[in-house]
Amino acid sequence: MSPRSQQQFKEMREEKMAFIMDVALEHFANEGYYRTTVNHIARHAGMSKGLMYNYFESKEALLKAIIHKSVNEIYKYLDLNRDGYLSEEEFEFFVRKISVLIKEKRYFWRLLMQLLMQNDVREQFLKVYPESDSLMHPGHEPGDNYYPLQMAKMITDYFLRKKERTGNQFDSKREANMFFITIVGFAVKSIYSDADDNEKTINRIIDLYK
Amino acid sequence: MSPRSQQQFKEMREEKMAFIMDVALEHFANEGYYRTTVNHIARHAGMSKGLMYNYFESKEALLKAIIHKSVNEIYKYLDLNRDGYLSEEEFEFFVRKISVLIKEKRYFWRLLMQLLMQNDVREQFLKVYPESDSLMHPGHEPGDNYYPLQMAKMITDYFLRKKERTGNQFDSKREANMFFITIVGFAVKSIYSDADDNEKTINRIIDLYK
Amino acid sequence: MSPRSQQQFKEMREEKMAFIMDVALEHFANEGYYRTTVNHIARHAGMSKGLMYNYFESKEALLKAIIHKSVNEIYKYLDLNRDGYLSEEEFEFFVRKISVLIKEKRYFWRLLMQLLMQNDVREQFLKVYPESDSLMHPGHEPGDNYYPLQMAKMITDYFLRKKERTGNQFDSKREANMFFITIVGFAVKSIYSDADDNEKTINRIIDLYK
Amino acid sequence: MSPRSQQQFKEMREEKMAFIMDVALEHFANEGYYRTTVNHIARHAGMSKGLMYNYFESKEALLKAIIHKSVNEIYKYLDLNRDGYLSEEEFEFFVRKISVLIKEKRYFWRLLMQLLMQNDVREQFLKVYPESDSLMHPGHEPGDNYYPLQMAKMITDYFLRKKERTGNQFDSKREANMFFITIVGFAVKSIYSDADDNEKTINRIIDLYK
DNA sequence: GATGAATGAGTATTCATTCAT
DNA sequence: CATGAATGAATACTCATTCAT
Repeated sequence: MSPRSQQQFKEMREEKMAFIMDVALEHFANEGYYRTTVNHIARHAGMSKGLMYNYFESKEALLKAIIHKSVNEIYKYLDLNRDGYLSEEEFEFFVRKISVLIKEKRYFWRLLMQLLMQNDVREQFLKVYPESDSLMHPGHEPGDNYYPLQMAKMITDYFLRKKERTGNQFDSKREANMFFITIVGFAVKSIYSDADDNEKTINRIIDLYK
Repeated sequence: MSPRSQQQFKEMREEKMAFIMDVALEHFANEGYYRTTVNHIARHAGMSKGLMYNYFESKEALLKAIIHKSVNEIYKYLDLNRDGYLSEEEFEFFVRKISVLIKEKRYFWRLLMQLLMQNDVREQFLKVYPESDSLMHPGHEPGDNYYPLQMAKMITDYFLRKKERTGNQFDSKREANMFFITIVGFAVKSIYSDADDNEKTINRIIDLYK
Repeated sequence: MSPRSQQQFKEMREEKMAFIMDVALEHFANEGYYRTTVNHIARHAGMSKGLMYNYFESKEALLKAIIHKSVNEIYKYLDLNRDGYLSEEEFEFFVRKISVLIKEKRYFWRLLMQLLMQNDVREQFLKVYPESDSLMHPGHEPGDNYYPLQMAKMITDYFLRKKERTGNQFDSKREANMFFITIVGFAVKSIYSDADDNEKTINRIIDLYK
Repeated sequence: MSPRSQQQFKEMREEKMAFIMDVALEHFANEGYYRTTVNHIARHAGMSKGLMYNYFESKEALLKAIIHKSVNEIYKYLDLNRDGYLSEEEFEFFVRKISVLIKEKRYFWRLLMQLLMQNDVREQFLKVYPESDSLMHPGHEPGDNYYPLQMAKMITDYFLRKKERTGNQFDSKREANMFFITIVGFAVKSIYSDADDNEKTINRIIDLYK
């Protein structure tokens, strides 16, 4: 009634939504989106189906909310909205951050992998988050600043500058690409196992690409 | 007397099964196993649902047949049943083979990725193909010959020998691991796009790890 | 071509049909008509489905042929087409015959029981073999000769005459009824188990009702 | 808060389940289990297919629930958990009870007969209700008390005692058997028709075997 | 807000029957 | 005569979503 309780209601609602999303994500990741039933999520979230539909208007809306939230968290975490310039130190810092991110968002990455392997889902996803794709297709030329401060560009630029540092025989595009696939491979492996040698691997990646 | 010989029937049957498996794999990979309906597969294979069940006793049996066949083809293609020893030349050859394999079995890899991300499916898979996992968990010590001539071991051994060639500061386990994740990342990327720079990437991988 | 071979063909055909019917009856009885597939029967009869349809135009036709044949055999075996009069000796003989009949046609009785329990099947059956029902509904008055020489009547008459022999307090209708249900109960039991004491039971039945 | 209490939900659920079971039993008995479709049951119960699966997880589960419930009701009705001793008066009472039971559970007996004629179903049934079989295979020796207070034993014992009353020429095993098959025959007949002479028949049975 | 009963469109699967060879 | 490939209608079962309470 009072503005205070309105606010409180809103917060409670958001907390509950976040909780549902966490529960759902775990099941989507472990059992797959299509095999996970709404009933199952509701039961594990300790509520009825009906109530779940009070928070999310459909199973798909729930999925989208999860993706949206996770992508946002990732973007925020990576703190891309800066000058788009990576110094060598920042590069190392950036890679270590990614490593932490992969570990902490493991369920989300699992889910995302499953979904992105599917052509139509992937197309849908790229419409909403076009920049994400460029993670795997670097190679924008300098001057191409459609998503100017985005990750892909930052990385590409980093390797362009590295070329200048290192001299001619260095192929910056290829190195950016190599770096990306190494990160992807590292991610896939980490998604499963908390291997204690992940630290060593990250050090080596930095060693190779910094 | 019989209008068609047993042999003829058998051959026709096998051809048709292979055809169905191809059609199904494409749809499983593109739309996901759970979203692909048996109806859909049948229609695209130009036959009735009923007939499909003449060839495969269930949707799951079809999936398993596809996986089985693909894994076998991969194993055969990689020709692992040799001495388990990789010379430097063989290593390069091996990497190039893998690259071709990824390109040609693209649909299968897509499907496999989706499935293996799901915990229970993955456990099921590992029961049937235990050695496959070791691809991503190298690090067997010399003398550990549980899957003596398998890929993981071959690779690990290769890097052990490389250590001898290169001297102390070389961490063979870590390098085997790095090599693996690079290959995995390369695979994930290739699964999508026939980028013309895959060749360059492979050359660089050989350059780095041979 | 020649009349002789025509004849031979016909005989072979009939033998084959009888064989199929035997195989089918066994499965119908053991697994139920609806659960037994045409495929199953064909396979167990050592032939293809297609060929079975050469002999019987449908699964139902096969069932009907089996019932028809079995009923005929039973009627023939019981040799009802006589004077409709049962002496005491003939009564005993008749009961012993029934006992043998139950044992030898066990599968058929099993099948029949299953089917007759179903209302619509039963009605269908009664249209085709109206007299069979009277087995369980004796009580036709003398003079009622709708199925004059049939079993039910023979039995009823037997107990009517027995009343005359025995005196007033004997209720012939009730005794005919008692005799019938005893036979039915005996049948149900025999259908399952070849108990060695069946002989004893039959003796006792004769003892009680002769 | 909840518009309906847990208790209310539970009661409604149980009522509805009982109702579905009644409807289903009628159809299973009249048309046979395999020919009765879930759709058909649902329509006659005035609900959607989907809802039926809310109550029973499968058609087979529904069948099992029906059997379970009916068997329990029968056992309860027959009140076997007493001293296992039948006086002459109790014997008469017992037989009359059975007669009522048969009339009231007609549908169930019809269904059971159909099912038990099928070998595999019967085996399954005997695993769950082993004692039921002994109804038709009396003849346990005194001292054999595997199902000590069960019906079969009670009956057998009754006839053993009757032998003592009556003298040597009386074969107690055979008489128990005769009694059983008479009851079975009576049951089979009653299952169909409410003949008004059932009362007379029961009187005669008591007369003969008490 | 909260529940779970209820729906119905959809999905895998079965099987009698037909038919080209 | 003989085969089994092929069909399609039917059937059990699932599940996202709605709704009365």
